[in-house]
Amino acid sequence: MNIKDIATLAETSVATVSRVINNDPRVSIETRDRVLEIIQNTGYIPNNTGRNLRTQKTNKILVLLPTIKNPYYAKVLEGVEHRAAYNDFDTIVSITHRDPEIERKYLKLLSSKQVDGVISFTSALPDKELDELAAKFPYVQCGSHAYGENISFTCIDNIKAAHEAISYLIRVGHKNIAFINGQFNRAYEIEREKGYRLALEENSIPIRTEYLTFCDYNYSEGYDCCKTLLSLKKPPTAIFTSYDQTAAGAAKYALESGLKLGQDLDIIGFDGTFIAEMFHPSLSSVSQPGYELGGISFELINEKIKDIHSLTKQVILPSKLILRESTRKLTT
Amino acid sequence: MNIKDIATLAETSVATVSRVINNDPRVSIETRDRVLEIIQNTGYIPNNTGRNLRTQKTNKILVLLPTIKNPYYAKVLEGVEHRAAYNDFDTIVSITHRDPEIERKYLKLLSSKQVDGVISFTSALPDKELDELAAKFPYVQCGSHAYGENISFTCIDNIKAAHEAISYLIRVGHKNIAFINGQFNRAYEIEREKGYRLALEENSIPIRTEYLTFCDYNYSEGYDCCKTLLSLKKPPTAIFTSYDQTAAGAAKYALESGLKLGQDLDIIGFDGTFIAEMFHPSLSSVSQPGYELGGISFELINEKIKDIHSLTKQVILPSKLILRESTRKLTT
DNA sequence: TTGTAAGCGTTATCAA
DNA sequence: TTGATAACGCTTACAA
Repeated sequence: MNIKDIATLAETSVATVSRVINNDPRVSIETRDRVLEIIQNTGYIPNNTGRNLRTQKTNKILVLLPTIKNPYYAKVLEGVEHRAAYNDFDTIVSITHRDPEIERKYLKLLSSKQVDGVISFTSALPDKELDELAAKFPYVQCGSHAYGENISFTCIDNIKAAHEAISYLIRVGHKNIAFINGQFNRAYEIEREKGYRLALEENSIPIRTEYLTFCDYNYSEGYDCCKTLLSLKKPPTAIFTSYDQTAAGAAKYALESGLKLGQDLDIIGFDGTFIAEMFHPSLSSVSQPGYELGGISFELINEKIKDIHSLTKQVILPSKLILRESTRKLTT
Repeated sequence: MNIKDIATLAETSVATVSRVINNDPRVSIETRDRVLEIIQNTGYIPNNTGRNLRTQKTNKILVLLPTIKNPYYAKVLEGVEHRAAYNDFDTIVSITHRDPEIERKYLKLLSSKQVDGVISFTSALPDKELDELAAKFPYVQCGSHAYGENISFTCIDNIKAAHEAISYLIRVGHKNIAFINGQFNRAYEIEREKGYRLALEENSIPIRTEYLTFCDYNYSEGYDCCKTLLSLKKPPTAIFTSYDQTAAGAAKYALESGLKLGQDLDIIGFDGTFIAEMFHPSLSSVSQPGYELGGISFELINEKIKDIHSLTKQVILPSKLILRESTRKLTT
């Protein structure tokens, strides 16, 4: 069943049927109704491949996620999808598992014209490769600073966000603050470490390299990291982590060791996901405006889809430190 | 840059270039090398839309998830992707948010020939509609029983799984066992309730309707449900839930109320995700073999893609009750 | 081993 | 307002 069949049944031409399908006003009401009825009765659905080939457009965007184990992405995806749907775009999601080869495979959907644009989170590819891609195809980054002339991106100010968290810990009396960062060496991680260092320096607290640890996005690695940290000669009294799940792992180890969070040990996670809220005791966390980041990502990609030479933009949104039971209160 | 350009540059025909691209042996080594060099130099990538239109195939499967907030799906997706990649298929994921309209929109990717098949989890559409779809297009279900002549599916035996969990709770001495089920009225939920009832009946424990509660996949609803249950005149001494996240919410409320899990109250969740393991104290859970379910889903869809009239199959895999700190031990 | 040409299902141009 | 037809980029009979 194709457009030709419909044309035959409606006793008209394929051109007219196409016009009806695409709401072209240059069709008489009678013809339109006749065609629509046939379409209704036959359950005909236009073949998008044919359409895409002809129009050189797909109205689909691809969202590349490193993993779907982090619920933070759920928020962002929702933002992307809503804005995309409003603009008549379908959202397709692929998981790279942080494997550069898988990532390249999915990025071929761009170059082989099966999606109009890509929104990517923490790529595993070199900045240069991405920038070259972005020069030719609509490609934007979400949640992390991108380096390249052609890559529009939106994220929070990660330096400031980490700085705020560490400053809070210092203000409530901590001097021995450890940082469990991500281990992927992406921009957002580097910036969070900068914020960490900055806050300590501002308060003349020497930086102890044994307090700077790294681990995968994974509760059990957070658990292990915390174990290592707490068995140091001078164990930290507060831990800041780059993910809520890592914070939960660290918290679990601390609790098992008989420590009381918000008393013996303070913990602050990152992302502001349900994990931090759900944990018992609830965990403080630096919250990212995921939904908004997603929506803006779509706007950025849409601009590049309309015109690949449009201005490359950076949109920075505010983060928010949410204090819960895992950190002691500020006494005024 | 298209196949014609390459043919011109390589001083040969498009047919030959096409043969080179598709590894057709009927090309001389010299021609092949010449063409490959041009392709390399120009960075040419075949346009998949043209290819798909011609071959009437896409080598893409769509995985429809109700949400990505449940980490159980991460395991399943991994299984699907690995098997798919091995068979040269790309995996595309879309989130329905349990909205039938969104689901129908994505299912149009099937009828409009943009994907070769769909693997769906807990659809929000009527069984009949799905079965009719599955008669025409490759459509399989994962993780839940499907009703329909044409829908192959793979899942665990949900009756048995729930029965096993409840039987354990009875064996360690419980008589007042509540069940926080999902609220979507899907097959797996109905079956788990059957398993729950069966275990109680076998032990001549009367079923109290106030112990049968329902909530969304959401920790805070689990929290609220637990609150309601524990404020009953005769509060349950054990709670079984249909999701780990709901179990965590229930556990959180219990802990906040000063109850000790595995002592004052036992909790068993479902799915066997990291959430259950990560929680403090760790939560017992009925684990599903997610990775395997994913792999089998792909095999099932692949069979239907090869031949839509191939036999409709059911593949049932075993589940496993994993006991952790949230349940008391069996004293022998 | 190579090339010509038809055709996949659309949309868009042009003429009527 | 309508219709005939070229074109999108590719694969594949069929012919050479």
